[in-house]
Amino acid sequence: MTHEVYLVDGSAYIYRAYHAVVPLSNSQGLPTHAVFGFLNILRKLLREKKPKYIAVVFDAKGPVFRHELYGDYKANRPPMPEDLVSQIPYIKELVQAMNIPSFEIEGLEADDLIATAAKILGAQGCRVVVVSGDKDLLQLVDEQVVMWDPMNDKIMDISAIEAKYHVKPEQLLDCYALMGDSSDNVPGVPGVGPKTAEKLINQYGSLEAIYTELAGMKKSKLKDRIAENKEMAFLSRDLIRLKYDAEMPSRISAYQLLEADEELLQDLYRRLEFTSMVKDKTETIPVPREGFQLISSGEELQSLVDHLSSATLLVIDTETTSLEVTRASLVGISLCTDLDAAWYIPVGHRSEDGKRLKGQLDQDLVLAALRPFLEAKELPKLGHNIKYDYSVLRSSCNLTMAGPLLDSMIAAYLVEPERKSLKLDNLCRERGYAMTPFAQVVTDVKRDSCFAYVGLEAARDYSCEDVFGALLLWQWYEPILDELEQRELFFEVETPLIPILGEMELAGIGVSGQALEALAEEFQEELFSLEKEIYALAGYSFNIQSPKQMGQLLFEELQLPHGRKTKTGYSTDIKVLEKLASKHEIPAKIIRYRTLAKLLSTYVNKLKTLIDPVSGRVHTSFNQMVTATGRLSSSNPNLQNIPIRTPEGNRIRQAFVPEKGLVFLSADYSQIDLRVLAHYSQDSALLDAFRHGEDIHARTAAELFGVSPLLLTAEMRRVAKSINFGIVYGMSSFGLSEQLGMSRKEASNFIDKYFRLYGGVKEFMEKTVQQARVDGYVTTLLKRRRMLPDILAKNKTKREFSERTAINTPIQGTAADVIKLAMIKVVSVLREKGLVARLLLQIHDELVFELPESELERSRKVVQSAMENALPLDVPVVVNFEVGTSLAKG
DNA sequence: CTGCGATCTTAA
DNA sequence: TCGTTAAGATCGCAGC
Repeated sequence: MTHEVYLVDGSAYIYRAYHAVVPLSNSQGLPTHAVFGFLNILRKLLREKKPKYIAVVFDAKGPVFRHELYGDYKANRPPMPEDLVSQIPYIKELVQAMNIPSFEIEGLEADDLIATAAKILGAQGCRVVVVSGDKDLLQLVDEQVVMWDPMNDKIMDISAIEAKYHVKPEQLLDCYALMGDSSDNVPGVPGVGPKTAEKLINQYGSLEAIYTELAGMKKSKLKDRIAENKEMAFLSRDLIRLKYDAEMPSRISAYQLLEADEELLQDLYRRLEFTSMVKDKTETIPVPREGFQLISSGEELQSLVDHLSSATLLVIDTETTSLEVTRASLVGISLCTDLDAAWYIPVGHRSEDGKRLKGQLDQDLVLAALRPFLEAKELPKLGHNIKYDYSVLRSSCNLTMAGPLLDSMIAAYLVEPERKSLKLDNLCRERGYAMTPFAQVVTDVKRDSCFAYVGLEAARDYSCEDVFGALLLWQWYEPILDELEQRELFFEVETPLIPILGEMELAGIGVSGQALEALAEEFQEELFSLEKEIYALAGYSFNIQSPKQMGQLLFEELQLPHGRKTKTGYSTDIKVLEKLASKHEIPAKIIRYRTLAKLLSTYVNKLKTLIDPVSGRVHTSFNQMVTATGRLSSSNPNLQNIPIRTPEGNRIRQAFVPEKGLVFLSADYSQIDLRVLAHYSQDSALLDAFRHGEDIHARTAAELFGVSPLLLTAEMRRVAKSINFGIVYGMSSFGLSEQLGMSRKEASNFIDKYFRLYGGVKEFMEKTVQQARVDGYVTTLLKRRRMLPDILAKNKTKREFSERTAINTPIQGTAADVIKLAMIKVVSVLREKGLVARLLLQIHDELVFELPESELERSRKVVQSAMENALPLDVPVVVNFEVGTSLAKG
């Protein structure tokens, strides 16, 4: 069996890595990009070629024999840059930690070591792969030796060389001797380049032959040059010729790749701050399965019930046929009360042919046994993303879980909101437990990856792991909630919200498919004619939805003045198009086209597909663990960004309709962000304005412009409104000038004036940022936390972004806290009073209910009181109402 | 064909 | 280089 040996030209790749990778350094200022690039090349090699035998070789430090041969050898090379010199030791350390044999021999270059090893090993019958991009090394290629450059993934063997250079590999050396090599300052014959060298060698065969037959060559400038530079040609050859007598080991075992020293390697990665390479070093073990039990008989179920009677916490996880609640039916339930034991109760497992598997109890029987526990108001339930389990049991089992619904996923979100994944398996892995991947259990792709077709034992092991994991995480996070003073936030805000969101999602909201259909036709028709008009005006057709093609038309074909540029070309956003609208007919039409296309695809058409055919309603998902500030988000569809500002948008709102005999009641907070700001800043002018129930934008305008409120113009109010909003976002004078279309100076004057009037606000902003610098995070009134890792960054953009976030998050996040509390209070009081109003939507500062008109006044009072008193601030909290038979405004 | 970043637009 | 937080459509490129 022939061995394959890889010989890596280390020194060459150090340079290539240095130049190919953008400068990078760790927090200590140590440059690291060459190490990073080098590491990537090695990793690519190991990953793609999986070599068993390999060596990395480096140039010797001092002068080499070639310098003695020729004083000017490499004399044109600038010295190695300082920020590369400092990286060399780390590269050597890296190779060592990876346990790759490496060689460096005094007086010789890497090429010579490769040449020697290649010849020795080739002679033993090994297949040698020279890993390099340096053409000098091509002279080594023969039957046993090829060259491979991982950067462009080209393999150079004999035929590849002949195809490219039109000479045999063994003739390459003589070619190079004639050409010289400017990068190594090897002279060659002046005037001879690759093409001439190739021609000469093909004609004569070798360097020697050229000179012996020189006399017969016909007279030419070339002939003179060759004759004059005979010495240089042979010297050049000696310089380029590789040495084959380096002291390289001949035994193949000396080139064996051993297992990497992970500890050294990880330590190095940490020092260099290659975070993407740093592995979580915690060892993981499988979750112990000894305590996992299947419940398949009445006796077993009874003994489980007996056990549950003394439980103080019930951990639950449901297995179903779908991730979508509306389509999910129950397959099994797992339960536990501590980490020692867990039970899985299968109820809906099927065999391949669709038959019900034996060994399962009847679903109704199981639910009847569990119902007392699940409905018990004083017994807390815990799950990882328990809203899903709540909704499944509610919608497909007619069972409403009660009692505190605790959620380990939410606990993790509150404690570590910066985490990107809150998935059970990821969190558990960090605590030392490896969970079985879902895909490993549900393997039958044909069966739509449905859990119902998983065998009972496998299902037990998988599902019991989930309740085990949820409890493990809860035990981990619960004490941290106390440390962060988030107990109230968790128990009084986030977890009581869970069933409320579940109910809102299940309720959905009525949408008229007919209305949408009519809108779709109308929009589509106008889009067609706009399209025609635009093509006619342009003189050719193109994709209007492509900013690239549009940019080409507007700024190249039509030569219209372009505004701002983006990374990929000209900006064609609304601002740019509006500026151009006065200069040409096309931009205005494009604006109209875009507006309609957006409404049609994102809202009209999308909503049509999401209407549940049974109920005629759409069911959004309210996500509780997405945003950085504590707001909810809505998806599938997003019902928090239904258009409202334009007449067309309002027509989409008209398609949202209440059930027959009911009406919508919408309640929105008036200026909640600014009221929160007043509370936080205690600014006397702001407090005063709100306490006197004034129109805050008008009041700001009156003071800013120094006129009586009676003389205010709409324009003045608009400016003040922009500033008020901008303050909440931590904006700059530039941002304001953009927004208001005024000069930066003017904008800056307004801001200065604003801060003179509202000194407390300025103070609040400065204090907040300063505190963030000390703590590295900011919090809301209810101690919701947001980490700000970049608050002290050297990079100005990053740092300033963090500073704005530091100002905005307590305001936006506290407003989110307020409305969440309000939702909990509203729902509870409505129920108490026997009112049937259903909460359907939350749109950040607005709640939408559906209710019978007969209960309108009583319900409105309940809503108002709950919302206004949800979280008392130092200013009044005001709510405005609208009633209607659609979501349309006005 | 799929995934992903960039651009653009919708909302509060 | 410039005002926060989201979701989502579409384009166009890179990789399989």
